Order: sequence, then C-alpha cells, then structure tokens
Amino acid sequence: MPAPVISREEVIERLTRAFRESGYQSASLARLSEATGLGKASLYHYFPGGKEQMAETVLDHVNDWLKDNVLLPLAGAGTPMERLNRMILELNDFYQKGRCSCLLDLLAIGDAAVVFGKSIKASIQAWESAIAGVLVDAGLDEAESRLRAEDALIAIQGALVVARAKNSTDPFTRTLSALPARLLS
Amino acid sequence: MPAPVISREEVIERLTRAFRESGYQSASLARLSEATGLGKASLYHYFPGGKEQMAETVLDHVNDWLKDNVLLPLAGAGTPMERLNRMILELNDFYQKGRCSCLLDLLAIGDAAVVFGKSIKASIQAWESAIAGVLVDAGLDEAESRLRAEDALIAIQGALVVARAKNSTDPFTRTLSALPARLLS
DNA sequence: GTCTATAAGCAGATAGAC
DNA sequence: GTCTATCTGCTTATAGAC
Repeated sequence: MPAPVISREEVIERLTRAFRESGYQSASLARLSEATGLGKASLYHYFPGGKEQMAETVLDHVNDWLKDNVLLPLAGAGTPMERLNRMILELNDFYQKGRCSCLLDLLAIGDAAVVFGKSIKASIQAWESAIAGVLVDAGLDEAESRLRAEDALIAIQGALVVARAKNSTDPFTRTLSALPARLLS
Repeated sequence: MPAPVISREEVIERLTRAFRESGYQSASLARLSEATGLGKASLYHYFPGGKEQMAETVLDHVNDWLKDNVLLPLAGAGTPMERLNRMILELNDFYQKGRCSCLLDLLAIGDAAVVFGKSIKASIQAWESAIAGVLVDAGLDEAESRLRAEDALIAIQGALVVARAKNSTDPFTRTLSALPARLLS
C-alpha cells in the first residue's frame, strides 16, 4: 500500500493551526480540508468521529505539547527563575508572540465547551499546579503560590485576548517578559 | 396597530445574553429565536440585515453601556481610587462575577473577527485610554499609565477566560478586587 | 489512502397571510 | 408585528470507485 502524502503528525499539526485560527465553529470541514490538503473523505479516514474527533485529537496534541515543553521543565532542574524563564521562552514561540490563540480558550466557548470543557479545566489546573510548584520551591507558601500561579494564567490568557483584539504582539511579549519577576517578587 | 409583545430594548437585551453565552457562530437563528421568544421572521423585522446586524446592534449596545457605566465615570468626579472602584463595581455586575463572557473577546474570534474586529479594537483602546487617564490624574506619567491600563484590560479579560475555563467566579472576583490598588501602587 | 459524488439536515434568509 | 411555509446554500457525513 502506498505511503500517505503527509504523515498523521503533519495532518494534526495543520488541523491545530486551523482550529487556533478559526475556533471550533468557524473551522468548517471545507476549511479543514483546505488546511490539510486532504479531501473531506480522507479526513474521515483519519478521524472516523468527524470534526469532533479532529478537535479532540488536536486538543490532546496541544496537551502533550504543554506537558513536554511547559509542565515537565517547570518541575525539572534549575532555579525557580530559570524554570519560569524556560516556560516564557516556550510560550512565546508556541503562541507566535501572541499572534496565535489558545485552544484552551477557544474550545471553552459556545457549543464546543459542552464537549471539551472538562478536559480544558483539567489542563488549566495542571498548568496552574506546575507554576505553583515552582513558587513553593522559591519559598512562597502554598496558598500564595496558588494565587500567583492563577494570576500567571490570567496574565497569559488575558494578554492573548488583548493582543488579538488590538492585532498587536506587544501586549503578549510585554506581559511574558515581566511575568517571572512579578511571580517571584 | 398592536403594540409589540416585548420592546425593542428587551429584544436587544435578550440577544445580548444569547451572544454572550454562545459566541457568534454557535448563536444560530434558531437559538436567537428561542432566546427572544420571537420567530425568525420577526427577528428579521427588527433586523433586516440578519444575524450580522443583530450582533452589530448588540455590540453597539454593549459599547453604549461601557461608555455610560465605565468610561464616563472614569473620566468624572472623585479620587482616582474612587473612580477605579466605581468601574470595578460595574464590571462585577455586568460580567455576573465572571459567569458571563465579554463580547469584545467573543466577537474577535473566527469569522466574526473580520466583521467586528475594527469596532472591537476601537472599544478596547477607548477603554484603555479612560483607565490611563485616571492613572495620569493619580500622578503617574503618561507612558507608565498606558502600560498599566493595558495590564488592567489584560487582567480583566484573562480573569474572564480563566473563570470560564475553571467554571468558577473566584478568579474574576479576586482579580477585580485587587486591581485598583495594583494600578495605583 | 485518496478521491468524486452525493445524501441528509441545518444554517441563514424570504414570501406572504393574518 | 408576528406567524407558517419555504427556499437556497452550506455543513457534516457517507458510499463506493480507484
């Protein structure tokens, strides 16, 4: 049997880009087909569960990325400041300095929220716990660490929203670069 | 001719609620019809331009609210702290302690962004300028005031996103109550 | 594994009676 | 001003050839 034109990984990558650009509802099969270069029927070969399974797979893929590139480094070696800076570097790249939206935000809106809300809530909480862990290591008490970690997520998500509304990367890059010092102060 | 069953104002109010719950794409005419209690054809009597005009009207309505209840009070009488607290009180009510989403966020996503993006950008900037004005009055320099005002919008929008993801009002109420002191410190 | 063709249903939108 | 009935096009999804 002939090899597929593009790998499954590449398909997921392109679907991810499409969902991040359009959100769930606006990402029609026609658009997803164009984004991947595959016909609709081919998409159903990869994802028999249809658009919902595509988004679920993309969300899993993003969660894997989050775990590997953010949560594990946060829990790993280095000073608290180093670990936070590592996260900032990864986020700056992942969100393209604020040009790309966050699926944990987009998939929690409208009808999509019914399907993906539970998974998103878990991801957000895991992310928050990972940041809080760093702050505890830095000597802050448990409660204060949790609040500051939540503040960090608020700052990141808010910066993405404002960057999108202003159509500018400044709010996001500025927020990210100020974040580590603010969390450890 | 018989009076309408509900006023135009009430129709807009219910449409606003519907769009804030669903976003633009998920707010189908069937749902908007149900939300208002009017048949689709009746909605077209009020809004010949269809769903797009409904959302545009709702956005204008929200912008009017913002002007009357946030921008004008921010520019009005009172100490900087009093004026900021006034905004916080209004926002807490308007966003139902974080249960309701912000249309300036939702309508900047996906296909809706093409239509409403420009108007949303203007609203965000007007809001930011109003906050910055208070901070200038408090003695901060122009540049620092602008940055802190942007931080305020980031905090508000981010808190709404995280509150939605966590399905909790805590992130929003906590963020709002800490905001004035943080801006004026 | 990819495609063309097509089904079934819902979306936004309109006509015209009352 | 509101409704029922209807239209057109797009959406998701499938069948079946290659």
